[in-house]
Parts: sequence; structure tokens; C-alpha cells
Amino acid sequence: MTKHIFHPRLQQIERYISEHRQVSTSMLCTTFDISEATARRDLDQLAALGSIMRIHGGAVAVSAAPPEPPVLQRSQWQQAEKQRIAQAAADLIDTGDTVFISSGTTALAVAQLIRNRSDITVVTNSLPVLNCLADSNLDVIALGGMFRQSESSFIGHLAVQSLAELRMTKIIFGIRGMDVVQGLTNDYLPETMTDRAILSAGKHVIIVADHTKLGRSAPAFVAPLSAVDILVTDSNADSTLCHAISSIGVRVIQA
Amino acid sequence: MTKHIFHPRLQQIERYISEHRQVSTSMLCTTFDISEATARRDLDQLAALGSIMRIHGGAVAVSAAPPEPPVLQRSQWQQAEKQRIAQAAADLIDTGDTVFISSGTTALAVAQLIRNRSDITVVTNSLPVLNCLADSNLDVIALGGMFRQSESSFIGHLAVQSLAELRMTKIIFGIRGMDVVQGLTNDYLPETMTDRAILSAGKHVIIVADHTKLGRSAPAFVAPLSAVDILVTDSNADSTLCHAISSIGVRVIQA
DNA sequence: TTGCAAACAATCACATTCCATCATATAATC
DNA sequence: GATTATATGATGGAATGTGATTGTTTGCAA
Repeated sequence: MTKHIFHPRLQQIERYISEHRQVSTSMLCTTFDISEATARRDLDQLAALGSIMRIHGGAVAVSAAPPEPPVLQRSQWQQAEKQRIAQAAADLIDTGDTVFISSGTTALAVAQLIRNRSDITVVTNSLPVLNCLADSNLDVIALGGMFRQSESSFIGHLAVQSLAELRMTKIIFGIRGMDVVQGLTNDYLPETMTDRAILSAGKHVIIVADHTKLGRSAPAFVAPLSAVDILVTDSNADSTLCHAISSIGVRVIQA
Repeated sequence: MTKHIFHPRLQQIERYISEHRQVSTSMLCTTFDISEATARRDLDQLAALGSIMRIHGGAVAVSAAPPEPPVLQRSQWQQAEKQRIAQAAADLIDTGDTVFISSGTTALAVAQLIRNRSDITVVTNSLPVLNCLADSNLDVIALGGMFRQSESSFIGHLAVQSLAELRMTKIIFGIRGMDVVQGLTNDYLPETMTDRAILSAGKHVIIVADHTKLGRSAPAFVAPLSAVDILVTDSNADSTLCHAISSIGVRVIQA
């Protein structure tokens, strides 16, 4: 009744699964040259130990990020760039900060990176950000306002009024266009007053914008570049442009 | 919190929804290369686990899902009762109304019933209600405030301040306890001022409460019964109790 | 309201996978 | 060499996952 000296094949299978995240029984048969019955028995043993999880047709690694959906995530690099920008911005957030996070996908990516922290307070007018942080341990404060569907954000005088009651140490803000001459620009005019109120409600304004936003301008003028303290962009940003922005007094971080 | 995910695809879908806040069945078909039938089955499974909320055409993320205590979800009839209560309350809403919808599952059920209308304005401090109505054609206004996780609602002086700017024609309000002597009671004291502000911000207060709430009282007193115009409850409500409530001047509707 | 298109639920059919059982083979023990 | 234990393979019926089909319901617009 002893000898739990496992067949070396079991260890191989376990390692294979932990590397490939998932495996089918038929693949095990060909890979290890065993019958389906044996493959299943092996998987059942490993599952009994808890090292893998058994599913219909094979097994998957336990407690791990599931593989990406099969579909080609359209611009993979853009996702990666966005992640790096978000990480760099998140790194700027310190313990005790009260951070505003705006609407937009890049700002949302920042929210996803800080949802496991518990030492900060987050203020936002973005519904996706609220949902992202709803089950976190953070203190979350929402601005009220009219719901703007296209951006899933809350705007209007209710939002501005709420801002008057709040002081943020840092403001993470996504933007449509950023240009040395045109300043910060967005594409929805009614949002302008809200955006201005946001930008003036805290000490340090941190703009998150990938390189496609730089040098571009959108219809609605929000604020001059002097309102910005830090720009976090990606490494594809035009260096001349970065220099120009930097010379105005904006600290430029290329993630 | 060890939820058994049965198929890695389910996990992928769950994550996809939690990131994108919503998904259509057709999009799932192309993204994961599955048939519509399978997509629907997967969504139904996730919905059964409570991790998402099923809607016509797809599903939306349900952020804070501390699904109500198992006691409450035990039986189908209670869901059916809730649906009937919600329907009766929704029928009270007329074209042009500006309706407040509070937090709580019964009030959320009302929101689900009016998401296809386009002739009303909805004000809410409930995150699930916001998510429910986010892609509707309704005008949606959110109160700001501190996020209260257990109820997925926004409370505090920011919410009260927003209310001062709004006038609702009807207020759909869920409550923990309703008693002739004890009045309306809730179980979270810091929410009391917000609740009172809500109840006094509109003409007609409509309480939605199944019969288990009647005759009960919770720790925090919110308002006397005289603040209520209409009570919508179910047919299991004690008739003596209903009579007593009715004699105070509250119109009682038993759905 | 009425009509139409989309989405749905229910059902069936097919392929795959699983499980229980038995048979065989290999190894260890007496 | 006979016996026992363990591991593997094979087989047939049961269970599962999936896709297609058919009506029904729902949402939306005229």
C-alpha cells in the first residue's frame, strides 16, 4: 500500500499540461503512444491530486489564466502598447493617492491593473471603470451625471458639481487628440465642460494616449497643453513631437 | 470562491464579458467559432452561475454579484412573484415620466422591464440598473457617490447633492422592511440620509416589496409610511396587513 | 396596434468521449 | 512454476457536446 512513485509519464503529462494549458486525450494517445483508456486513467489520477482539472475531451491546467479566444484579436500590438502605457501610468500611483480615472479604453486598462490594490481611492465617471472596480477592495467614488452611451461615461453639470466636492492627487485621463498647438481635444462638445472640470480637480494630470493620438486634433477643444503634467505614450511616438511636448514642460514617458 | 468552470471556453467568455461589459450571441459565434445554439447554452450556464446577466441578444456583465443570500434564491416562485411585482410597477410608469429606480433586486427587475422603452428618463444610484440600461434608448442619469459594495449602489452626500438638482415624477424604491408602526426600514445606517433624500425627491413614491418584507423591520429607520403613495407587493401578502397599510392612505397593489 | 425580422427554446441527430467490464500482459512474490 | 498484483488494451453501451431544424417569442418600427 505504499509506493506513490508515479510513473514518469504522469510527470511528463503534468508538465505538458502546465505548459500548454490544455490537452486532449487523443493528443495524449499519439504523443505518449498510449491507449485512450490509459490516457484517461492518467488524467484521472492527476485530477485526483488536484494538479489539473478534468474536462470533457481532455484536461486543462488548474488555476491559470485561460488561453486567449481563438479569434485574432484585431490589433494585437495595439493591445500590447495599450497595456504598457497603462502599466506605466499605474506605476505612477502611490499609496494613499486619490486617483481620477476617465473614460476610454486606455484609462480602463489602468483600472484593471490597480483593481487588486487596496491603498488608494478611485474617482471615475466611466461605467466600465466602475464595473471593473466594483468587486475590488478600493474605495470607489462615482461622479453622477447624464449617461453618454458612446463612451459609457457620465457627464454634465451633475458631474461637475460632484467634482467640486472632490480633490484628487492624480488624474488619469484619456484623450482623442493631443497637439502642441491645438492642445487637448475631444470629439464630443457637450463633454467639454466636464472634461475641463476633471482636469482642474487635481494636482497632477496624467494623460494616457498612444502615439496615434499625438499630433492629432479632434473637434472639441478641452484644454491647453499647459494643463498637463505627464504624458504616458508608447515607444512608437514621434520623437520630434515628444520633444516639442516635453519642451512645454510636460514630462513625457514612453512605455 | 472556487467556482467550478466546466469548460475553458466558458472561462474565456466570462472574461470577455467582464472586459467588454456586454456581448452579443452572434459575436460569440464568430469570436469563438461556435454555433448560436452553443453560444446560448454557454451564456445560460454562466447566467446560472450568476457571473453574467442574460439579455435578449446576448449578455451583459453583472458587476458586483454577491447574489442574494441562498435563502432568497431558493425557489422559482419567488422569482415569479418578483417578476409580477416588477411588471405591475412598470405598468405604473407613463410616457414622459422621470423615474427613479433604487438598488435591490426587485427594483432591478423593473429596470429590465423598461429597458426597451424610449419615452422616459431614468435616474438611479444602482450600478446593476445602470448596466441594465446602458445600451437602451432611455435617458439615463446616475447619482454620484461612494460605492457601497454589498448593494452595488452609490450613497453619501454626493448622491444627496445630485438629488437636489433633480425632480422625479415617480420613485421606484426597494426596501428591507415595511411595517405600519416601524415605517420603512433598511439595514445599513449610512445609507439612511441618501434614502430619505431619494424618497423626498419626487411626487409619487412606489415601494416594491414582496410579502416577506411586510410587517418586518430592519435596523435603520428611513421614513414613516406616510411617505409612501403606492405599495406593490405579491398576492401572498397578509390581507390584514394590507388593509392596515391601505387605511393609512397607501394604495396597495397585489400583483 | 400590426407586421416583420431577429432571437429564442425545444427537439432531434450525429459524432465524440466516457465509463464499466473484461481480457491480456508484465512483474513481483511465494 | 504457480499465484497474485498491477498496468495496459480492447469493447460495447451510456453520456456528453455540438449543430441543425422547427416553431414560438420578442423587439422594433411603421
